[in-house]
Amino acid sequence: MVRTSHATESERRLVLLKSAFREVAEKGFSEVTLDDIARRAGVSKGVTLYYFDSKEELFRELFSWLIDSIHARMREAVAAETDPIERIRALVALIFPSPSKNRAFFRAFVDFCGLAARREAFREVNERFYAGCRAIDGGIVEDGMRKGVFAVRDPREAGSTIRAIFDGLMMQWLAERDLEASFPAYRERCERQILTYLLPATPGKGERR
Amino acid sequence: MVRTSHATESERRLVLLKSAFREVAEKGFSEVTLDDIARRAGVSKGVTLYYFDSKEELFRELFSWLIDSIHARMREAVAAETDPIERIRALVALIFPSPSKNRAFFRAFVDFCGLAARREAFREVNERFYAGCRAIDGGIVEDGMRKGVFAVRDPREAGSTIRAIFDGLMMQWLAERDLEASFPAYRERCERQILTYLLPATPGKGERR
DNA sequence: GCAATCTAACCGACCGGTCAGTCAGTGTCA
DNA sequence: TGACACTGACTGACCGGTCGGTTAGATTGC
Repeated sequence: MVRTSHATESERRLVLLKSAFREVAEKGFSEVTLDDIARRAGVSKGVTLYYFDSKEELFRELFSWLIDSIHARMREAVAAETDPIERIRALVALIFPSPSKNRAFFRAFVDFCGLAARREAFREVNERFYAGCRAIDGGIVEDGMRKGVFAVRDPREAGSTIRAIFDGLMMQWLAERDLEASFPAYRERCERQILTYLLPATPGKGERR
Repeated sequence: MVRTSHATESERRLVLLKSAFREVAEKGFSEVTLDDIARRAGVSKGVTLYYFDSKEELFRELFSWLIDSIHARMREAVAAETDPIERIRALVALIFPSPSKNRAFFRAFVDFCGLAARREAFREVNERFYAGCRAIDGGIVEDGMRKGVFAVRDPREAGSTIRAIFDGLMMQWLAERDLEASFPAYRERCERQILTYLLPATPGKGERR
């Protein structure tokens, strides 16, 4: 291992978290070893446990960090638009950026949900994730309703439905044979499905086909 | 280990699969050991690998079996009703039977999705799962459209949206602090969210609140 | 009717490998 | 020089899969 000068604590932690993210996206929590993470980060295994108390703590911080950053980017994307429909479009574009990024993120996310379903520490982080999403999604819908663009009853429930469509479509996409090829179709469907749900009935809706 | 009389192959396999299901629901694929499964089934570890080539094969068969049985029960529930709205209600009742059953099933399902996102053999089973769901969900919507009850554009896309709402709400539910207490609300929300989406705009829809 | 023989279901000790976490020691910098 | 960053060999626990041995129950021969 090539010895370099000492890094600051926050630098090292970030490098290790990024490395852990790549690894978990590829292999999944229980198939990732501390050696894998350290090797990808260009340090020795000991460093990993010097900065994090345990593998579990490292991953809890990883998911926590991931969630904060996705929340921040969602808020940013939403704030950049004023038109409710464009806000939804921006959100879809953010959540479906590219096949490779989505594969990495969704794999890690599904893994995280599995952990969250069984270990209290992870469940708490997951609860925070959905609480943040509720605020953001619900906010878009509420604003859209105020502007008379969206036609739904309850903005909070509509927010939950939107989030469910995001997550549910992701799971359907992950089951596809060719992720790369089917990606654009899923991204479009996601946008269309959400807007169909939010927008008032247009001429033609209510009729066959 | 208490020696009992020999069982038939299909009996033993079923006992082992059921045992594996309980274990995976509690612990997750990579935390379950062959010993755990054998112990719960009341046999020795050797038996498990006598009937299944490997741990992976056992779980592939488990998920395959689980999926066939959920498909069968979905078709059954749908066939028992003729009214499209009642069919949706029956599906929701089937998918949200009780907190404990849901917890077990969803935990196993999330685990399975994690596996499916990384291992081809599991991905294929997952693809079969969603293909079956598409047929069932799409069929309900198509029938509802024919009967003039549902007002959506594309029955296949609507089927995908319904499935996404099921899966997406399940993930939101799994993040709740108190699964037991929040269960009825989720079940109701699920039914309401799907019917709101499928039914034509009613008086009041399109207006605030 | 029953002993001898056979078959395969079943057992569980064991092996080879893996991995989280430890720690004694080394390098770096102020 | 002391404090801190870092290394990587090591430990002990664990686990998937193997395999030699055991036994229930079926089959055969008389």
